[in-house]
Parts: sequence; structure tokens; C-alpha cells
Amino acid sequence: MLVDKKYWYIKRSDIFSVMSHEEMERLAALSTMCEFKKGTIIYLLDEPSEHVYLLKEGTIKISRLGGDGQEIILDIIAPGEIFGEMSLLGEDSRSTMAQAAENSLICSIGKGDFFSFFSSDNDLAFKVLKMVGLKRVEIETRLEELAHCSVSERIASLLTRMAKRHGIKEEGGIKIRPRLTHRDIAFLVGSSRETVTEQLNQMKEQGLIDTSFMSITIRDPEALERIASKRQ
Amino acid sequence: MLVDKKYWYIKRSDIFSVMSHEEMERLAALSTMCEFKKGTIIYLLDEPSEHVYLLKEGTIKISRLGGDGQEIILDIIAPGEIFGEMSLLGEDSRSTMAQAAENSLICSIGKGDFFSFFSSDNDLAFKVLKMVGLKRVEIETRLEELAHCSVSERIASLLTRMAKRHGIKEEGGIKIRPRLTHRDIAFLVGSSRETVTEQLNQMKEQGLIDTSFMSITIRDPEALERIASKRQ
DNA sequence: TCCCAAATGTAAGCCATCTTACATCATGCA
DNA sequence: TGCATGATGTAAGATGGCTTACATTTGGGA
Repeated sequence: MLVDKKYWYIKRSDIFSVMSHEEMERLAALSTMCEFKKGTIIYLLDEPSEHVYLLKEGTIKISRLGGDGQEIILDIIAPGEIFGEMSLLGEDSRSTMAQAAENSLICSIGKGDFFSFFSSDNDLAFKVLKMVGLKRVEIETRLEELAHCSVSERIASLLTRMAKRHGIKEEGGIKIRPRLTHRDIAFLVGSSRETVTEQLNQMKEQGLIDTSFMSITIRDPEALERIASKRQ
Repeated sequence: MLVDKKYWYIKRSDIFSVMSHEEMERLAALSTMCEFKKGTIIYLLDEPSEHVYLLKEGTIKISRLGGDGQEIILDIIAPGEIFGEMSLLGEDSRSTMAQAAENSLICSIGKGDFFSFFSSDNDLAFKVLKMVGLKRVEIETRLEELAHCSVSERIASLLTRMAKRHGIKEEGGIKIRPRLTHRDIAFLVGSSRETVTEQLNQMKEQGLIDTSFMSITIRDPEALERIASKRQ
């Protein structure tokens, strides 16, 4: 565990958002800043993979689309975090899609600039590698959960992860920051919208969470985490 | 597509096995060579993540275990390929398990040595990054398939991938090299042993594949790939 | 402020897979 | 060579969650 159990709900933004404030400012000089309205596509499947992005404000949804309405959300990006880093890993054309889930402010950096920027900054290079590793572990965990866990367990796991990474501590609970629809949650855990609605209401009845329109607050994080990891 | 459609069955070992023969020999000087009998564990969950491994002979299975008999196989490593590379991505302790699926010969390299080795070899560094990227795309693809595809589609996809990466061209088909049990396949696609047996026999009846004891030969790779990717 | 599109609630019916339970068949080791 | 162990075949029964089909609510934009 990377974070002390007792304070597990503290944001891990120090890990996912790899850059210091100063580094961000230095990098901003090399980058183009753009605004994206909610719903806008930042990049699409098969587009050339030339840039890395730094999110300054808003929320970005990284996903894949299949035939019909089939979608799977691979990641939710919060301010201060980097995305599109696959271009650094030898990706020629995008294997995913990035879309603004809220109005967002984004710095776009050519991958060449980014490489030279961090060959001069060993610490940053290490942090980016670590972030890539963490994301891989997270996806592997989701793969395992999808293979072996029920929908409610997967939702509990998702909420726990979201709380750690994007949670906002409030009186009597942790609020999940990016406003997610039940449809989003379904696409995050590989389920259907209706089933998610049902399971969330059940968790609400059990006093684990509170919900209102597009907003979830975790009331009992420990219990939720216990459900998430049957193994232990 | 990385490989010409017509010759899609040609081994992609040039991508997954990142090192040239000469590089491997240079590295061997820094490394400890070990033999592992079939079934032996190379590393376990939570062990410190200090080494990178190069497989010279045999087959390695990378997996995760859950509570009961719950297992998911994350990767199958063939000779010439690297594994345990998560130690380079800031992993402190192993999040997976590696086990010899056959008698194997392995070079073990300290991650420090590996880092210095490839700070002197830009080409190798790039190839390792590319391999890490490819593995991530593969896992993301499997996640999507597990969420949206039927067992038979997932098996078709697995066999297609295995053929590309580990296939041996023979008269009238491509043989999957590492000998897999139906149980292994179930753990690779997130299903049960019985369902895999049934689906494989169905594919056999349709003339897509041939099976014998722990051995699968693909007879109609194009048809199999068509089943694997409904999208297209 | 009203309206419309999107988000949420609810429920019956179905179905692909998992479970469970055996029988049979290969293989490797003694 | 024979046996024990693991691999494979087969099938009935149970079921979680998807589908389908509406009703209701909410919020943002005209």
C-alpha cells in the first residue's frame, strides 16, 4: 500500500499528477494551451500519436468504442494529471479516444519536446515511469475483477479507487469529484446502466453511500473497501 | 497493423523480444543464469521487485491469484522475451506471480544494471518502452473483450494473438507453441474449464481449429480473426 | 420560466455461463 | 508396464445480470 491505511482517502494526486508546479510552468512554455468544451474529442482512435497532454482544469475520459453502443472507459483524468502518455511508449496511432467530460483546459506538448524535457530531469522521468506502472497495475486489477467479481464488488472497487484518486473529503463522507452518470459507471465496470442504478440504490439502503443527481458520497469507506476486496 | 495482413501469422517476436543477439550476450555478462523446473515459482506476489528477467528457453506464465482457485493469466512469455519489467516502472513489490510453465532457462538482471545498460543503448530503451506500450494495449483490449464479448469470441481472439506471437507455421495450419490446458485457456479469457472445452470442440467441428492433447492448431486463421473482431 | 433531452427508477423474462457431478482418456513416473 | 494424476468430455440445473420496456425526475438552455 502506498498510502497509510488510516488516511487512505487522501488524494494520491501526488502520484498520478507527476509534475511539480514549477515543472508545469517550465513545460507550459513549450506547450500550446487549449480550451475544450464538454463533450469535445481531444483525440480519436487511429489518429497519429504525437502529443502528450497535461490537464490544468476539468475532467477527461479515456475510452474505447466497439461496434454498437459498446464502450469501455479506461481512465478518468483529473487536473494536474498527464494523459496521452502512450505516445511516449512507441504508440504510432491512438488505440483509445480522449473526450472532455467537463469544460477543460489542456496543455498539449509534442512528444519530442517532452522527451528532451525529461532527459534533463531524471526525477520527472522516474515519476512518469511510475505513473505508467501504476496505471498498468490498475488495469490488470480491473481485468481480474471483471473476470472474478460481481457487479457490486466491481462498483465498490471503483468507488474506492475514485475516492483515493479523486475524492473530496467532506463532513461525514468523501465525495467523488468528477460527476459520473450511471452509464459512465457501467462503462467503467463493464456492466449495464440499469444494473448500476440497482446496485447503487442497494448500497444507499445499506448506508454505504449517499447519492443525488450525478453525485456520489461515500459514507462508509472501510466497509466499501471490504466489499471491494474479498481477498484480504 | 504492425504486420502485413497476408503474413499476419509471422511471429512478432521481433517486437516482444526486444534484444538483439549481441545485446543478449553483452547482458548475459551482467546476469545470473538459472534453470527452473516446470511449475517452479520465479517470483511471488509482494516479493521485492528488484530484477528483470530474460527468458532463454522454456515458457513463463505471469498471473494473479485471488481467494479460491481464482486465477487470471496476464501473460505468456516465450524465449527471447523479457519479463518482470514492472520493476523498471517503479514497482516496489511484485503485483503478479511468475511461474515456469515448462522447464526454463532464465537470465536474471538487477534493475540497476539494466537501467545503466540501456542508458548506454538508446535503441534498446526505445524497444523496451515500445514493448511496455504493446503490453498495455493488449491488456486494455482484453479488458474490453471481457466486458463485451462472448467466451467463443474471446477464445478466438486469444488464439489469434497467440498465433501471431507464439505460432509455429506447419503444413495446413499454425500450431500454438506453449502447450496450454483448457484450464489455462479459461484463466486467460476469464471463463471456466468446462465452457472452454465445449467452445473448442465447437470450433473444431466448424473446421476452424484442430485439437489434440494440450495442443491446438489453427486451420482457418482468417475466419478465426473475423470471429475475434466483430467490430471492423 | 418552460421545455426537452438526458438521467434515473423499476420490473419481468431470458439466456449465456457457471456449478456441480461424474466418466473417460492421456501421460509421466515408479 | 501399470498406476496415479491431471486433462478432457458431457450434461443437467441454477442464476446473475443483460434486455427490453416504460415511467419519472432533473437540469440546462431557449
